[in-house]
Amino acid sequence: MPEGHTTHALAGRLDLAFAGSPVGASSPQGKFAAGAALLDGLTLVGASAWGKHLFVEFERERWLNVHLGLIGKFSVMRMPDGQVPVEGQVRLRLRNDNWVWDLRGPTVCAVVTPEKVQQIQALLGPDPLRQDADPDLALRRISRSTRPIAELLMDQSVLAGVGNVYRCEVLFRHRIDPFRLGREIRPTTWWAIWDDLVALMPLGVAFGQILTMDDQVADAVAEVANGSAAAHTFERRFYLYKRTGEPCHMCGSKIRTQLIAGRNLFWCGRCQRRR
DNA sequence: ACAGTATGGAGAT
DNA sequence: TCTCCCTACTGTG
Repeated sequence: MPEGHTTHALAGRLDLAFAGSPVGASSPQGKFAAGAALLDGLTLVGASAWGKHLFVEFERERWLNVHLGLIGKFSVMRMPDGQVPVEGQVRLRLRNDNWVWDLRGPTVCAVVTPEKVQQIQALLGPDPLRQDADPDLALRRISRSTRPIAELLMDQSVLAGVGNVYRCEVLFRHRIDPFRLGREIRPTTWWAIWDDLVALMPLGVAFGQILTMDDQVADAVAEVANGSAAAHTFERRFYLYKRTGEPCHMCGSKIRTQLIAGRNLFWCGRCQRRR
């Protein structure tokens, strides 16, 4: 389930599991053997995320950069002494006395220099989950663009961390026509989208799942306020995502779908007319 | 059991 | 624009 909420949650958990002490690194699959050897035994300084990119800093200015892509996944096991048999294609295994983290199927897994980290981050747009994010940067790109807003929201150089689910759902939440061009989007509309993502995505991090429907969002917010987050899973449902042909939550007309740049866009042609 | 699909994006062509 | 990554879940038989 890799949109930005996933990488941010992973960064936090990596810190808790490994930061401050040496980490064993290996590549059972062999494909990352050279990279793992560069990290093996080094102390992990800290982990962070920018959009869907995960950055893990080790000693000696060595950074691990992971991008899960569509099918990549970390399986996290709390196991003493790393006594976990390798199953399937494990690109990278990180371990210490308490934890085994197996990475499978990532799009990117590389050891990079601090300069390269800067370079990658410089190509990413603002991330609603980062304190240092500057949404003006995204607005400038959007308001100059002749590409549809649905496409811009998925462009990681415009806005980092949003994927197909948040994209579809946030456009619906604000009744925005997904085909409206960037330059037709009113600044106030962009601020509404941004503020909404800033509110929604931390819930995704806290609960480990994307929450966009108002009733669930309200419950999640209340639970966070109570300090009782994360022990709870919500029923997996959305306004639009993967609900082609079903009646729209608001107006009852059929939810539509269309392939845009290789990805399925879901929207309500009747509710979403704003710009 | 088996086929189809996907909450991305890199690299080849 | 196509293929790969090669997991995990869903729907069909």
